[in-house]
Amino acid sequence: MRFYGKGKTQRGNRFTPLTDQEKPYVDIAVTLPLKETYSYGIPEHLIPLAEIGRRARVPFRDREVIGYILEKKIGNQGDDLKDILDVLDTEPLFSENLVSLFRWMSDYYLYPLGRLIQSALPGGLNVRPVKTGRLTDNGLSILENLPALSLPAPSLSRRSKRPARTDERELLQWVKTNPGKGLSSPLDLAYTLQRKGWLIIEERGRKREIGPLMRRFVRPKAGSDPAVILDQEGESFKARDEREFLETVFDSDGILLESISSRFDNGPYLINKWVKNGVLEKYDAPVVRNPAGEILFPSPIPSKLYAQQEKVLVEIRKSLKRKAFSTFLLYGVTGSGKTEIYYNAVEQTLRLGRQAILMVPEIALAVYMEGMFRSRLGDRVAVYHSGLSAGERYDEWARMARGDVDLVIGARSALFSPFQKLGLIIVDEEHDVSYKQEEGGPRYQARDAAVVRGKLEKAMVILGSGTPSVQSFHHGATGRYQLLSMPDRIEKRPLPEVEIVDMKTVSEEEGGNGILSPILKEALKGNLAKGKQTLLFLNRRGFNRVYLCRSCGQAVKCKNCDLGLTYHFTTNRLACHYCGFHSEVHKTCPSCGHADMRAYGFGTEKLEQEVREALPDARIARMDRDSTRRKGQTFRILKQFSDHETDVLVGTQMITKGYDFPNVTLVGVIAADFSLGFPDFRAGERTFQILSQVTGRAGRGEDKGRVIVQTFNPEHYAITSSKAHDYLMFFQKETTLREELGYPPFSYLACLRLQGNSSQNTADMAQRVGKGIRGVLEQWPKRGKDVQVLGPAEAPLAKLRGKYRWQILIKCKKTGLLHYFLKEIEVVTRRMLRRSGVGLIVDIDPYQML
DNA sequence: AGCACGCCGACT
DNA sequence: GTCGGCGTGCTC
Repeated sequence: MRFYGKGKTQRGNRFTPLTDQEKPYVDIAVTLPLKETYSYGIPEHLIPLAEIGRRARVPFRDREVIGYILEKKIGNQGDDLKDILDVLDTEPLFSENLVSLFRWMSDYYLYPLGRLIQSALPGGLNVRPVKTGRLTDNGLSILENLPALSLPAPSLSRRSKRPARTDERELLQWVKTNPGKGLSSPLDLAYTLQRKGWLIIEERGRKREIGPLMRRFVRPKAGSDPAVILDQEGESFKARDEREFLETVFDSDGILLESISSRFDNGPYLINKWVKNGVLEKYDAPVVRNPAGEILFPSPIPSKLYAQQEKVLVEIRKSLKRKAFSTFLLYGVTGSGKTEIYYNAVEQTLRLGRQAILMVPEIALAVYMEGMFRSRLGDRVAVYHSGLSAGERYDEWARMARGDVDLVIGARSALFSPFQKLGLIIVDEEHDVSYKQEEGGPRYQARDAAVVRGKLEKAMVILGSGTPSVQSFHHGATGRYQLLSMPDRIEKRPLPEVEIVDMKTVSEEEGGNGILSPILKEALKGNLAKGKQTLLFLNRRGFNRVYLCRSCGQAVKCKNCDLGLTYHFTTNRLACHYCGFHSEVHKTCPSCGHADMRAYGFGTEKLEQEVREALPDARIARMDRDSTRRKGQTFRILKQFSDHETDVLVGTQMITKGYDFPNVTLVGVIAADFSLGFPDFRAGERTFQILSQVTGRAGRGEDKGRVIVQTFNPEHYAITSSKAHDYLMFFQKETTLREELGYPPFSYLACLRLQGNSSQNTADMAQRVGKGIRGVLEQWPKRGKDVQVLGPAEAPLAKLRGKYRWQILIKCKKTGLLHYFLKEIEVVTRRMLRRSGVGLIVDIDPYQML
């Protein structure tokens, strides 16, 4: 195995005499999976246009690709270079400071620079070319004469209706019968045929529509008189709400189809009926954004500042004035007034002539914050999140780039806002896992990248949370971040009392498969009788299973990782999803010896059913991903609960977010163990966060709240410390454990995921890659022992969307060393995987290793 | 990614 | 002999 150097292409190491005609040239990141940037000359007429942040069309080998101009230089190498063909934008899409961020991210997250920029910019300006084939006359005659030779039955892929790997004749036939349709990769065969002169491959730009977000509406048709219709029909409406339905539509100047449809039980039927008989009509119209509501229930924010807020603001103001980089961790329990801090910090930033980004973990929160900031700052506020259409995103981006915006509120991608004078980045709910991009594209942690951007822009960064991530609080404790605390709830409302129910002591008959304990059942009844509302939280809706001992409550754990083993149906075995360790199913508990092992599994639906049985008279609703799939359902369920049309709301994570329901006096947590048993070293952290959040939902009104937590692990520190509302206690215990086991923040992780269509092939490649990586490690002079390679192991979700998945985990105490190692093995690994049909995804600082 | 170049086995 | 398989290198 060779020791690979930096791999940088050296330029300018050759002596060339200076000429008096030094020409400008540009460095460009092309939108191909390539690490390096490339330099291009600029034809005379494009010189004024070729500026940093614009896109350019460039020749690349024998192709043409789009790239981003990252640097404009003056030099004399102009003659060696190809020239750019065109500049695509009249305004820059990003500034020089962002180039540094892009470079850092590309390097840190091992993601091709051009692709990274592409994913950071608003979609819609990415025109993806589609390859189509056209038969030549030659090809046509070949097709006629080519015998239906050599091949078995044709195997056109049924799903895509595109040729899969296929024979020449088959491909020609397909092209003939599907003129203008896109060819699927791999294109080897098509290129071979092109070389033979039978086929011509053409590229066609497929423009994605950029325009306002269009939605379907319903309105009375011109000429139909509401009074007449309503009179005529009299009381004879068949459907119960028919009159109300018609009146609603007549009263509006057109109403959103999905909203009226979901408001009435038989909405779709009524709409169709009245459209058919010509009274109503459907039409399309542009909407501002995310129409179905997502309007939450913003509680008014007091303008008066409390002492703890003043204290924090003094620090923040002082730091803002310095206009230098600094990172603050704002630790403030729910209801301590963080939003007001954000507002004041933003205001101060604007007064200093700089701009601000406010990042929030989800769209609903963005909408909430927007309302609040817009009412105070006017229209120099932009929102930026995936709820906007491509066109709206582009518009907002352009406004920011033009300098028409001072504050942007948005999700992850708002991090890339093209501000010129960025002074402040706020990351609200910084512990939220949604800041980590987990699907497709670069897998970056937006909160961490925000700190880097702050550094590059000499801006201030505020990370805010009521339950800070262990990582951030660790940085706070070690002085890397400045820690600001707001320990009190504003109105000094007491935190609710938390009772723990030890489910080990609840017999199976009483506990109904461990779903509802008698105590919780009684509490539910009592609360209903008092006319109060209840939230029941269960963090699961599906198939997962924990394998644990009913006698001592221990989940079976992996020897190497101290993490819960997961029961696998197919193999009937227990496996560790980190290191590949696996064992037979234990008949007896490894820690206490009792033969009382069971796999548990139930979700919100079963819980809902059980609550209905226990409380036959209560109005019960369920909110999880299944019940909110239809648009507007989330809003509807929350609205009904808010209006007290529902007594009990059963749900997953979704119900734990910061909604304010003053009439909720009871919160039940059904199985705190579910999040504990997750095969993830952050299981404890996540459990603590969820419990703290859901606990905060109780007793937000006049009456004191009560929280009942059911668990098989009543003594687990994540549960006891959330019962005590004691973050520090949790943090100390958690960091002690992480340090012992060598997990972040005391080490750095990277996950290499290998996935392919063939089970055997993927497994083989994973083994080979594992060997290869270990080989590299052994060659390492002395630091080899600082890096640990775990796996390859089959991924917990061993097959996902038809792909078989394996993973290799790499662990290292120093981030620099880890990256040095990763870069080295990436080269080796990609080489090994080339053309193997197995893909590689590198995930740095992984969260979900599923 | 996508393409050329170059080195090996099995066929007109 | 050559066609076409795949491992390797390269794209300003």
